[in-house]
Amino acid sequence: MIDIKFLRENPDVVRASQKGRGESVELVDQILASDEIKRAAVNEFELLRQEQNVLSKSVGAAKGDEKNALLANAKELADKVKAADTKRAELEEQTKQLIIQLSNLLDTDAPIGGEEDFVTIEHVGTPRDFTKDGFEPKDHVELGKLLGAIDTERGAKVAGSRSYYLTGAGAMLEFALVNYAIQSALKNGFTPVIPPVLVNPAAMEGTGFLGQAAENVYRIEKDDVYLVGTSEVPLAAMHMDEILPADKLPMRYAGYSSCFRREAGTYGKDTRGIIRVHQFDKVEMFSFCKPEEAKAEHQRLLQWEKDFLIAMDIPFRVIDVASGDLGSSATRKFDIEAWIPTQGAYREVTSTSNCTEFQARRLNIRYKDADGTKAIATLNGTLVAIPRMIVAILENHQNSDGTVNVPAALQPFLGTAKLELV
RNA sequence: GGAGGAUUCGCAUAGCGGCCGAGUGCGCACGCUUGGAAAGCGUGUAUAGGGAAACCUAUCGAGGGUUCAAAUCCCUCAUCCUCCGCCA
Repeated sequence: MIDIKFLRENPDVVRASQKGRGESVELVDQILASDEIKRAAVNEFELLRQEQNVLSKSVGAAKGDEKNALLANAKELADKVKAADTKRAELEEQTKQLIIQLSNLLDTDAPIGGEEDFVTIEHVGTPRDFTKDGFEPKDHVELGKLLGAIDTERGAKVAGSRSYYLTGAGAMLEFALVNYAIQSALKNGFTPVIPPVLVNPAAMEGTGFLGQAAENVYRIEKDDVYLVGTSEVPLAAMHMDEILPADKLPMRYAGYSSCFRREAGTYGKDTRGIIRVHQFDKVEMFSFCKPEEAKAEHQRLLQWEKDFLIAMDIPFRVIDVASGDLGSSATRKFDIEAWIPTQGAYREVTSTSNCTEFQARRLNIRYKDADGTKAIATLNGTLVAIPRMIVAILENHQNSDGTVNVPAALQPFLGTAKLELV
């Protein structure tokens, strides 16, 4: 949620931001208009209420005829107050519904444009030359079968499309990746968290996943709860309606959870393998920090993501995601894309967003220092999303016979330097 | 799933129609006292909106209702605790 005061004072900045995202500019003017009549209604209500409070007090003190006379007045006034209150509530709700549609302000450094207009910031590592190695790389589905690591056929049989089993080496890879991730996160000052994945509407709404993103969310209608698509949701909502002490900031959480995504509208995409699935596990980094620290924290999250890929010895590039492709909460977003040999392309494996105070304002999370209470900033970043990381590891580190070399960093957790055929 | 109890200012509580935005204790902050500290004493100590300020308005789990007036009465919901049942 955008700060309404900021919007009143800087409507042009907000208009420019909406334009950059390819979203409604008129919305800004609708909000300003609605806000103005709302404020008038609030004022009217408050004046009437004040009058009523005074009158009520005098009723209490009065006796006999005097009291009866005052009561007649008070009754009439009570009706007026009620009417004014109803009007005020309606206008407040209307204004809120409009404001909530507004996306976060773009970072002025974010590239403008659509999905294709990202800016590549850097390349790290060099894609392996399989021709030089003398063999044609197998894709992760084939490798997964040879290693007894991934079973998409039975996944489909039991749970439908985009479902899979991780078995044997596949399951062990997940445990190793998670353990390595949590160990790194601990070193970087994160508190490890296993959050609820079934959350209430307030948590989902507050984190901004019931807007445009709603159709990708699983809902359990009978109990009015949602399955989260990322632990960002329970991690952000963890401090909903709280005021955090400034000296505890930044507060960093590393959440490990299953993530559920309907993947509506992606029918043609990535139908093979486990790049795009309905359920996967992920270790997510989440930070609460002072707004003035947010940019630097964003860079730190990005660095930790890069460190992970480097430790996995996987070539990747970092892209600065363009305005039209940002989530509504993000002011700026960096994706890390790993090289996938059989696709001859870089594919997103992690992503980090700076949500500044936008998400915190919706969730009513603030911090307090000597100067008072202020909105806090929130940021999130993927440390490791298991299936995509498994894809990257298998494909990049495969040998001609289908065995796979384990990155040195994972070896202690996996207990082997090589995944063998079954 | 059934029965009962609870939810008030950081914590613990008081309040059960107007004197209550709300008392007390603890905690915390500042000051006095002290050689220093403890104790003691004094002052202050929620959030949001409006206003230059004085101050006004809202909030006593959430929402609705009764009333001139609700922390206080009624209804619905949520959460927590205790007991019973059921299950791992």
